[in-house]
Amino acid sequence: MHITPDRLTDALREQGLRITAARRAVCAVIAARHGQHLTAATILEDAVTERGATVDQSTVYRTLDALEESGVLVHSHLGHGPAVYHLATEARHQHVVCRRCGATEEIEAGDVAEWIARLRETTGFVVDPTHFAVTGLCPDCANRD
Amino acid sequence: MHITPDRLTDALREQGLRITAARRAVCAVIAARHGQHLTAATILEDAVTERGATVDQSTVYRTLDALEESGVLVHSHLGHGPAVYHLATEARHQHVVCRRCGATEEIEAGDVAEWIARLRETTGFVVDPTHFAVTGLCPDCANRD
DNA sequence: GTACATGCAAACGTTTTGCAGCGAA
DNA sequence: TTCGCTGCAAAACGTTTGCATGTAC
Repeated sequence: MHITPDRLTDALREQGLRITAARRAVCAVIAARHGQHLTAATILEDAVTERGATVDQSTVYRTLDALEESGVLVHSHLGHGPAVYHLATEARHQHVVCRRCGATEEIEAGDVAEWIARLRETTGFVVDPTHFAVTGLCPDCANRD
Repeated sequence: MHITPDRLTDALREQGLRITAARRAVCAVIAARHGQHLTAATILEDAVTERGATVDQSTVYRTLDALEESGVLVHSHLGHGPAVYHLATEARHQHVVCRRCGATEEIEAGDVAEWIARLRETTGFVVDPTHFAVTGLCPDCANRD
């Protein structure tokens, strides 16, 4: 389940993009933190403080866009805060967020597959349920009512 | 399926809140446009241009918050734009939005009920699937691939 | 050498907040 | 009379954009 920074920079190269110090730093952070919920701000901070890179937030966003375009990266929205980025290989999960305490659970996208299939039949919509989280109450908060 | 402005102002009164010209205007707009997807900006504009009220955006937001607190109003997020507000009585639908062309479909929340029930069993999460839209491709855009 | 990518700064769109004065109860 | 509500202005937030400079190829 590991990924190397090179895998990411290669994805950019395959798009005909240039490999710069800033892009290398962003890719390195993403590879190092694979499996985590990364925000653009986190990636920027890591690149600057942990890798001593000189990167601007605009460059981070542009690089993240490029990686998404390559198909190796994906982002989703957990709520009202910033978007979170994951490797596409880890994107098979659906986020459920507690609206009261903010707890986040990851559930297998497979659980939703049936609903998606039915939706496709009845409406023709082909749905990606992982892009936006689903809100609700976590077990603790639900029992507190 | 009609609602009167008074029903809304009453909800505010029951919370011990004062009924002001601004709040009356906001409630009137919401009642008049029931069934539609209202953004804070639309409500503000309607209140000002169609009802000649002097209302500020901050007051609109504060009033919408109060109405949500009363339980008569609800908002959801269709995508990256502004939140949309509906009467709580109309909140039983799930939004599906096309990520390519922006088309929005409303589907019955009942279709998702099975998934919600299973989610509750397996994780304990009690989910409100209507707060965030689900993104995907509409039939037209899906066929264009 | 020539695109393309960068840092910087400023703008964006939506929502929130601080504050002095007004007005519903 | 009191305290809640208001308009105004400014800030907050995450994100995007315009532009002159820099650099990978």
